[in-house]
Parts: sequence; C-alpha cells; structure tokens
Amino acid sequence: MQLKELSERTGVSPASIKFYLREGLLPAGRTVHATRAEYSEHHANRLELIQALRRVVGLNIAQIGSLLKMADGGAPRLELLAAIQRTVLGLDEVGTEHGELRTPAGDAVVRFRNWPDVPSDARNALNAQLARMESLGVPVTAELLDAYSQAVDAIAATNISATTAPDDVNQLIMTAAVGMHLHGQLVLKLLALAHASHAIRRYEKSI
Amino acid sequence: MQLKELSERTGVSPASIKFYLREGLLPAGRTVHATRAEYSEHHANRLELIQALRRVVGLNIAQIGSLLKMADGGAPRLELLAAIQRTVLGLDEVGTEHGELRTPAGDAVVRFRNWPDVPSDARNALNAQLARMESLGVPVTAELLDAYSQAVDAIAATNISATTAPDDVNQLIMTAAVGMHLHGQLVLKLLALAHASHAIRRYEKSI
DNA sequence: CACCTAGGATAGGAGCACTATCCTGTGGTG
DNA sequence: CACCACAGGATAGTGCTCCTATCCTAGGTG
Repeated sequence: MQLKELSERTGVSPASIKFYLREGLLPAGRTVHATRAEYSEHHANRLELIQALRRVVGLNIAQIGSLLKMADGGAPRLELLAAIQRTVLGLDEVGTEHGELRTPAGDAVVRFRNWPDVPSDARNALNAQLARMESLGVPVTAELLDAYSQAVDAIAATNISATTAPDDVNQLIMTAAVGMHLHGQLVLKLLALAHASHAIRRYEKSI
Repeated sequence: MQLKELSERTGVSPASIKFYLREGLLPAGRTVHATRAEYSEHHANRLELIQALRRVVGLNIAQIGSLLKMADGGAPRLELLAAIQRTVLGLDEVGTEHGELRTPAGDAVVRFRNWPDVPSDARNALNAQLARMESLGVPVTAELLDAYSQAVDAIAATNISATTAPDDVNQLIMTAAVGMHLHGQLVLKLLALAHASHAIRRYEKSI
C-alpha cells in the first residue's frame, strides 16, 4: 500500500508518518519507482506500536527510537526486555549522581526476600529511589520496606505466571511495554484506593 | 524581605517568582510602599512547596494552582487530601468517557477486601483503569486483581500507621503530595525488581 | 495532458514553563 | 536634591517537544 493508504488504515496523518520516517522510527517503504513507495503490514503494525508507546505509555520519540533500534538490531530478548523495563518505569530517570552511597537498603531487601542477588537496573533504581527519598526527608523504615517488598513479591509471583512471550518483536514490545505500564498504573490506583479505605477506617474509629 | 532577597534565599529566580505571582501560585507580598513589597517566611515556604510540587512530584502550574487555591480557601482537610491524591496519582487523567460500563470489577474488589463501600475518586479511577486495560486488550483476571489488592492492602495498612498529619497547610500538602508520589514510585521500583527477580528465577529453572 | 503521489526540505504552530526586556514610579541614600 | 535600585505591570522571547503545513521536483497513471 502507499503512504496515503497506510495513513488511512492506521489513522495517523501523512505528515506524522513522514515525521516518523524522518526520525527513523518507521523504516522506509520499498521504493517501487522514484515517486511510489510500497508499505506492508509490518509498517502498519509498527505504526500502531509507535502510537501505543506514545499515547498509552507516554514515551517520547527518542525513547521509542532507541527501543525500536534495539529490536531491529536483533538484540537478545532479555536485553530488550530489560531496556523496556528501564524505559517504561523510568528507571534511568532518577539522578544517579549520589556520591554518598551509604549502605544501600535495597540490597538488604534483596537478601531478605531471597531474590537472586544480581546487579540490575531495577536494583540500582531502587537504591537511587531510597537515597532520593532520604535526601528529601521522606523516611522509609525497614519495616515499611519489608511490607512493601513482601507485597510486590506476591504480585510479581502472580504476574509472571500469567505471561507468555509472543514471537513477533513488535508484539513483544507492545505487550511488554503496554502491559508493564498498565499494570504499574493499576497497582498505583489500587494503592490509592487501599490507602483511602484505610484512612476512612481510621477516621471512623476516631469519631 | 524583598523580592530579590526571597529569590536569593530560595534559589528561585526573580523572573520565576514574578511568574508565580502572576499565575496566582504565590500570594502578593505586603505592599509597604508603591514600590516596595515585603515577603515573609510564609512566602519562602510556599515557594519551596511550589518547587517540590513542580520538580519532585512533576505537577504542572495549573494543578499546583488548584491545590493551593483549595488550601488557601480553607477547604476541609479530607477534601484537600482527596484532591492531592487525585492530582498526584493522576486519578482524573484517565478518560472517563466509558459509555459501556460493564459490571465494574473494582467494586467487587472493594467488597471482597471488605473496604468501606464508599464511592471515591480512587474507586472511579480503578474502574476506569480496568476498563481501559480491557479495551487495550490487557486482561486482568480476578485472581490477579485479588493478589494485587491483597498486597496493596498490606502496604496501605503499614503505610497509614506511619502517618502524622502536620498542622500547617503548606506542610500538609508537602508531606502528603511528595510522600504519596515517592511512595508510589518506590512501589513501582520494587515491583520492577520483584518482577525481574522472578523472571530470572524462572529463566534459571528453564535452563 | 491533467492530475496525483513520494520524498526531501523547510517552516510554522501549539503547549508548557519559564526568562528577559522595557517601562513607570518612587523610597531611601548619599 | 539627585540618583539609583527596586516593585510591579505589560509584553515578548526562549527552549523544548511533537507534530503539521507548505513547497518543491520528478515521475507515474487514467
């Protein structure tokens, strides 16, 4: 199909498609003639992926570009998934400029929970977050961290067993990124509700 | 103190302070003469609050403005806290344009968890999120929701008991908003780590 | 032959959070 | 009394991001 049809089928304006082509998010079509290019299903899927990552997950163009480049570069699945996690959960956004890294409390969590003791982005992000919270005067006690980690452990256990990785790379990014984001948001919303509920309870009692 | 001194003490540029004044985020100083205004500690605190809400929590000017207006308007604490939750956790961002609201699964959670059955922002947001996920083809099973809710219930229980509400309104917003945001981020990061850990476990086993 | 299209270049625009400039008037200092 | 720093108001500009629009040429299509 041609650019215009691609646009109509995906609901993305021709101008935006051209923009994505320029930015390298969308591979160029097969040039049939000097003034005719042919786009395939692959392009349509890719376009939908881009839209989902932009509008649902909220990634910016550069982030999407780097994920897609990895995928197209044939990076190993685990690496790709790690990159997705890093990007979607903003694990590399937190300033890692902590000269004074005291005993990282995150590592204690890992040991206590008996999680595999492997350095990872998530772990760095956790330590960074804890440092950040400390520096902002929001204390995180060991008990709290313990309760949190126990809870997320249970979530992750339930979560991981319900996952099947698709074969197509577009599909993989789609499910992983969108799923990760939506599940994160879901937990946040549940947490808000739980928090509100407990607050109401407490408030009722104190009347 | 004068505007310039206020700027030096808080590290916020005079131009920005003027901007906040224009936007109504910062109340005008006490006009001493036609060309002299006097700012107090209150202004400095307010300015720090604005900075925290912008840079740490990531709220935009309009959101900060509406929270501050509520606070200054002498809104009841519970209402203010509800508004903070709504704003910080983005509870009112999700498109609420769901004409087809099937049996809201979120309500089932509430009943099952024995949370107080009160309509709330958090609950609407939860139902909206579930609808959203369904429409995006990300299934949420009852079991998953159950595991999630149990986990967040535990978190909330631990969390709420560690909370003391300060008297000053500025302080209240600061702790509530910043705390809410940081705790949410913490949970997200822990979840990422737990998820990665379980994935590694699973990967090891399958070798 | 009239018309459409791809692709390249370049410019425009909207939204956001500032940032800078200019202006007027005036209080306090020297 | 002269002068300069400063408040406050108005207005415009900046940097960033993500598009969106216009213009162009060359080349197929009915």
